[in-house]
Amino acid sequence: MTSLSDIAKLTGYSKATVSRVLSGNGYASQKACEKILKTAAELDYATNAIAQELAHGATHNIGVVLPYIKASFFSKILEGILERSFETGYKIIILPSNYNQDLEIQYLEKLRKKALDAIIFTSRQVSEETILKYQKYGPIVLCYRPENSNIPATYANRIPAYRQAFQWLKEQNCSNIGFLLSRGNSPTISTTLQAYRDIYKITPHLEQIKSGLISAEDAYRLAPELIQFDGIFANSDDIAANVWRWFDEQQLPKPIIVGQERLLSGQLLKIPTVDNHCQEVGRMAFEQAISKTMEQSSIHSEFILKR
Amino acid sequence: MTSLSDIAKLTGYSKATVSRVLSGNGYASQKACEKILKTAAELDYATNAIAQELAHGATHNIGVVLPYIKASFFSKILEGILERSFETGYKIIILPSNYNQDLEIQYLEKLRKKALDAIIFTSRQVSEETILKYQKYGPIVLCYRPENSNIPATYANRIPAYRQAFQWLKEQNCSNIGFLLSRGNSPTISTTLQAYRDIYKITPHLEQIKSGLISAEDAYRLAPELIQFDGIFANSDDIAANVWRWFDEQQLPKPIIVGQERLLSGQLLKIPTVDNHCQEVGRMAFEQAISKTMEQSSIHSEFILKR
DNA sequence: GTGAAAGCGCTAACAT
DNA sequence: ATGTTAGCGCTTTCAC
Repeated sequence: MTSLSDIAKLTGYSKATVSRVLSGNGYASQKACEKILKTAAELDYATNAIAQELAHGATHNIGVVLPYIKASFFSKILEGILERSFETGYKIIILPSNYNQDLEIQYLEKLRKKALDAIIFTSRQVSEETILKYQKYGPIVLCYRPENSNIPATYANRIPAYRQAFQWLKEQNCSNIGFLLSRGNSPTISTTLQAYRDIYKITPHLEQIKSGLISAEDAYRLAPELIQFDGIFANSDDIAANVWRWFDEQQLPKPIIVGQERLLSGQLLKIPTVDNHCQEVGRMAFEQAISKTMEQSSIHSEFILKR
Repeated sequence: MTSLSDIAKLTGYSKATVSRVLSGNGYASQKACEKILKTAAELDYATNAIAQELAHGATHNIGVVLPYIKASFFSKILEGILERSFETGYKIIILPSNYNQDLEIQYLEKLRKKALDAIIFTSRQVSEETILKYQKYGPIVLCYRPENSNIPATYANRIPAYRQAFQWLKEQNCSNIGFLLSRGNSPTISTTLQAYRDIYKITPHLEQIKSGLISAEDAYRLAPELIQFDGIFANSDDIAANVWRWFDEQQLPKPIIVGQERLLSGQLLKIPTVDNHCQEVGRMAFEQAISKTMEQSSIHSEFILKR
């Protein structure tokens, strides 16, 4: 509980001098330094981080909104963010959103209240208009491509790799492909269908699209509905693996499956995958958050056939 | 940038009254409320979280020290912590330690500087003496069993499940078992060897113990050294799975493998596992962090043979 | 080289 | 019901 002014009193110097010595900014005589440092040590003095933040007007806190931590996509982005935050001395605060819009707004409010210096959305439910409205309170960075070009973002450019994947599926003579997605309204869905159309030259039926696949268990539960397909394009290797597992347990002939994110599960089953390099996305998103640039940059995804 | 005193000036009320209205604590007339709320809205006023924290002397920040996020053990604990923090309104700050002692001390310093209300160690390199020394600055909770009973902790009681696992391995006629661990000095190591001795009635050789297994890749790299064993007791399903993968690729006869943490990888390969219920450990650890109790509690691990 | 003092923005005990 | 006032603990400008 000893504060800077305690030290000022005890040493006879002013708070200003003590502050200079303790923070290392500004001049102080050799003698002053010694005396102040000595008594600070004696009193087990520790600077109060909150007071410092208040005086500076910044927390060095960066919030990261994650719908789920379990999902590989998000945890990989988080890894990238942590890597850079660690090197730069920022603190990362996890903000679980559960895809809940109200919650996301609460988190934006934290930015407004200056509890956060910046905020990174790995996914979002709030509208872009809302984001734009909150921009004046601090940097808001997205991890997928926004419609609006005035929102800073880093995202995976998935189209080329997705096309390669579909090209390969086509070469395997898959004619009826099922798409496994996390959210019906996810921004990835249009990308996926776009790439599919580019290769297959047809628009997929609505029945081909299955959404709500977040945890591995979801995949296992949904698997029975996938018998009709001869090809599956999944949103992650873990999802893909659990579909595989169901077919395996039922001893049914398996469709050809493509996963994403290059995970262990896919490697074990030798499932082709699309690596969206999420860690790099996370790193870049972090840089944008602290540099306050309004740029949008993309990372190329990669189709990996042989594992 | 508009502050509480701006509103006080504009409405003609004092800062105190404004504070009462805005924070909802204390009395204020209907009229005062309306006027203050109205001008607050007009000015887009937002309370400053830092100032509030300073006045209260607490941040509601809880730090979680994790050597690695990728490792399932730690991420599962984190999930449990997040679940409870979310429900209680605390903010979770991720503190990556990389098993680095100096770093861990830096994090303890954050507790000392009041940047953190409490800190949870999912693993640690710092000595228990150091922990004890820092206890006066705030709650420090461990996620494994400490030697010292004055340190709050929640940990997995692994012995019974480990014994079951070794019993089973023995029944499978495994006579030369390899132990795969993350750290040579991990607290789990003695638990493991203890359970082994209980069942096999012999002390394992040093060559049976392999450490440094953290990422799945580590396991794959180390696998060639494991040919000598007819049984493997791994520190996670992911590690176990990658050992399996190497043997599979080499088309070598596989040892009998037991994993841990009940992960997808182990499920796919139908490897028996020990579920240490890490999520529950995380939940409990969090409760201890905020309740400031000095208790130590344990969660029973579970051996799962059929997957 | 050092200090006085204002400021950061909010809270809470106390008085009215 | 409302205001006064003294904190919370540090930073920083501007004199001396």
